Amino acid sequence: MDTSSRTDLYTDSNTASSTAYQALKTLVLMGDVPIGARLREERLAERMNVSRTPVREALLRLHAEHFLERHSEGGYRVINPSVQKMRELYDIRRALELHALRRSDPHFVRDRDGLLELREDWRALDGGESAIDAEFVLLDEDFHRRLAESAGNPQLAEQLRKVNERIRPVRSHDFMNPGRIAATIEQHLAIVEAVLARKTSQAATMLDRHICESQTVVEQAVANVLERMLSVGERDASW
Amino acid sequence: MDTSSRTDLYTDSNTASSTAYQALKTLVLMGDVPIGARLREERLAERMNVSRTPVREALLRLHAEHFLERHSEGGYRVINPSVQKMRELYDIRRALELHALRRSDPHFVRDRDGLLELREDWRALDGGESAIDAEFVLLDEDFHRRLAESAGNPQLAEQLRKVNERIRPVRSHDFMNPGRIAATIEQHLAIVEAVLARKTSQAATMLDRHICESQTVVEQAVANVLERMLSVGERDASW
DNA sequence: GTATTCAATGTTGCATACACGTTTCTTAAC
DNA sequence: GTTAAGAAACGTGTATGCAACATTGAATAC
Repeated sequence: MDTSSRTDLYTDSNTASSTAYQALKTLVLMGDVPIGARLREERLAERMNVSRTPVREALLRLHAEHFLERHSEGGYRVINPSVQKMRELYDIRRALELHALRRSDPHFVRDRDGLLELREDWRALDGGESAIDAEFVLLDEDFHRRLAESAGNPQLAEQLRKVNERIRPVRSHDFMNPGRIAATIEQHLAIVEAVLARKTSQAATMLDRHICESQTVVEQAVANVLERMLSVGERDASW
Repeated sequence: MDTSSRTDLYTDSNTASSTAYQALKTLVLMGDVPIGARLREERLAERMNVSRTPVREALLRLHAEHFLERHSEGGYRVINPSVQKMRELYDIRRALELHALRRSDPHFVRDRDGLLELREDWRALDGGESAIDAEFVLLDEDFHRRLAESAGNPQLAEQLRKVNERIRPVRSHDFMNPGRIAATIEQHLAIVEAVLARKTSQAATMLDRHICESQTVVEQAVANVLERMLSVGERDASW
């Protein structure tokens, strides 16, 4: 086993544990590990050239973040993102985003500079021929994250980030159709403009519709895909 | 070291790991471990008669749940529940609870039976001389959890449960004044009644006010207490 | 007395060993 | 051929050992 890389630890934040976490998370989020597959600590450890200990810690973290669920007899398996669950997460997303946008408190200042920057970034994207699919999902997440962050509630923004991360695997289906990307950019710009113009309730309405649209598109696309993914019989695959 | 209790493991869900988790969580939530105190794995392990491994897993879980934060040089310390952070969590709570209550979808059925049960349980409490302080916090949490669960979004209810758990340590201050308990019971009943009578927007208004009231009371009480807790100089205490 | 070096101690992160339960495969009986 | 029993391989949960830092305190130089 390779022990040469054990030069700087303890103070180091990119420990074997967090490396394993990142790697595993990527594998799961990218869909490389089939849904329902059982994860075996030893094999993962070999694959990543670490011992079982950091792998266990990574598994624990991913479980806490709802990317894995406990296998009935110990161990973990990749969580099954049912349509129903995704619907519920979209619902949470709406709750958090709309609440962040509204923020009716009188003595609260929105991060105007951040919003102006956000607007510029998305104006630069106009047309949207540059980005596609999976890449655009991240851009989209970024928009919603920054919009929420401008509301000055870091904890809420953080919660939202986590929810979006859980939705991410199915969100790629939202932008399969090129028309959706263009529409998204347009809607995003309209929303920022409205917020900047202090037309909050109008912005909220647009944002609500925007999220609902996305949800509808995703749900229809996902229903079929999920069935296929599950029917492949890879549930019993082991990693 | 006691190894006699290692009779049934693997299938067993109450492993040493989860035992350590529960114990540590209780210690932290009860305020037995001072805010900012550094947690030392070895000592905790001795205290709980297990090895460092389950303790590490417990620490990891509590960190994921925001009860602990990473010490600058490795290790963990009890998180500092600043007034600002509590305010943000209360804000998230409002967002989730109000969203759950509103649920304007046309084809959505609320769990009426659950609500009727909830109403009965709280009618039985009328007067409220029975419960006090810390005990009542749990009852209160239970009410809000069940109210949210009746909205038929388990994921949202779960998120809310976690947020409430993070607020819990400071919420005990809400019910120091006996009058607050009576008022809470009254408001809870009014809210359930309104929901059952399908006066949703009225219920939402009441719930919003209810949460805001609680927040105000808690904030004022907590501001002082937190200062005291922090000034004791127990930050450097080690567990 | 103050500063500096260096040893001693403490603490974490990781690897590994082991115990116990589970699953699977083999073998024998019918 | 099917079934039952036993053995072997497997996988997880836990304990423990060790290396790499960090920290503290003592000894020495000035």
